[in-house]
Amino acid sequence: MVRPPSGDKNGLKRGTWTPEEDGKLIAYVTRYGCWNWRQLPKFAGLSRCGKSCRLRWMNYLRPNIKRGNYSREEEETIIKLHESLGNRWSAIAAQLPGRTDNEIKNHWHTNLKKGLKKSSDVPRQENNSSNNLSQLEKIQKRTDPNNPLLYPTDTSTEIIGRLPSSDPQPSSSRSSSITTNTSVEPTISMVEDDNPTSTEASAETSGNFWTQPFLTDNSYIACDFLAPFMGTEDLSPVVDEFSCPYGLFELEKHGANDLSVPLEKARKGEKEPNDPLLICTAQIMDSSPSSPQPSSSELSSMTKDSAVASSTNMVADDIVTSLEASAETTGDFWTEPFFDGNSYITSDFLAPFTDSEYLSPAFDEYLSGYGLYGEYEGVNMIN
DNA sequence: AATTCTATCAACCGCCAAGTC
DNA sequence: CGACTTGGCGGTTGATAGAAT
Repeated sequence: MVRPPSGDKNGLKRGTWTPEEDGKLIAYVTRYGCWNWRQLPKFAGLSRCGKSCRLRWMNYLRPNIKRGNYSREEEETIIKLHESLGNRWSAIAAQLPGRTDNEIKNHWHTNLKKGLKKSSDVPRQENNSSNNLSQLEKIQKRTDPNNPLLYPTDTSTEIIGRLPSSDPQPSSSRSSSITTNTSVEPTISMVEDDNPTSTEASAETSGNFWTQPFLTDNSYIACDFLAPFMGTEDLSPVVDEFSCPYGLFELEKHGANDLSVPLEKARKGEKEPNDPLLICTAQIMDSSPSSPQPSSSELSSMTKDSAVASSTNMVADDIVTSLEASAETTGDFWTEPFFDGNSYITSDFLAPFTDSEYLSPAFDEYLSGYGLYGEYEGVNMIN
């Protein structure tokens, strides 16, 4: 089912992604964003081509991806859209939040197409809803989310790689107490979609990695998830920013601060060896070329304009206001110092960047031009 | 128990469009 | 305007788990 690592091509690794590689990619993209897929593997410390990184992120690692367990509504939508759109999988995927074109394509070829073919092969057979329903039920039975073989309950293992889990599951008592106490409330109320679908709701209760609230005793998930922010940044606005897309807010209130302890233990080798992902993550963070920055020569070749230009390429046009354009023309935008009391400068200073891009190398370079390094917290506060 | 067949899906490949130089 | 780069898309492959023989 999974391709093993195959031969190198031009010195680039191919085949199945390892947990270490996933960790590096997650750590880098969540911190710096995907500012250039081709360059990204170099800075992320990956021996992969940019295309492979992009694919891995888009189809597997990025937040809010639903896996398996297609609802009846989703399958009906796919069938309906395929009738009108044909094999335009990305267009179909656009109508199904959380589903990737690749996964929909696979699901179509492996499940839905056969079902449709069968029903068209037997035209006399009543093509009514109950018939379709049984087909769908058959499919859903095959993709039973409770089937541990198909969908391990520890979905973090799947997201991060496919390490044989040593069972660092959240205890059921803990889970139930968490899900029934108030700590869940802000998470649910603050996620982008205020009306999560039944599938999402079920994913939450079934322990979906991306929607599950932090559990203090779930060091396996949490430490890895927080790996890019270990240390003092745990409680910074950056972590909030990082956690927002995952539906996770106000981490400090849910014990996120406790998480540095087990990771620190793993770093020191104090953690039991039966927690492979935790140790692996510690290694990734320690060996930290996982997030290397451009070299000084590379930085010097990257002018402020080009850095910002590359960033603005990623920004929606409507964000660039006439005010900014005017500021750019006059030059004030680039030369004014960056200080707390100057709200015009601060908002416009930050305007070329979206929230996620505050963590990009381009933004680091942008700040460094003003002698500002690692001022994310300050930037966020001022902004 | 061993072998063969089938289903699954992550990953790769080649092509294309848009943007940049 | 053409060459080049980059991101995105759809078709296809191939290893493996599980089912069937």
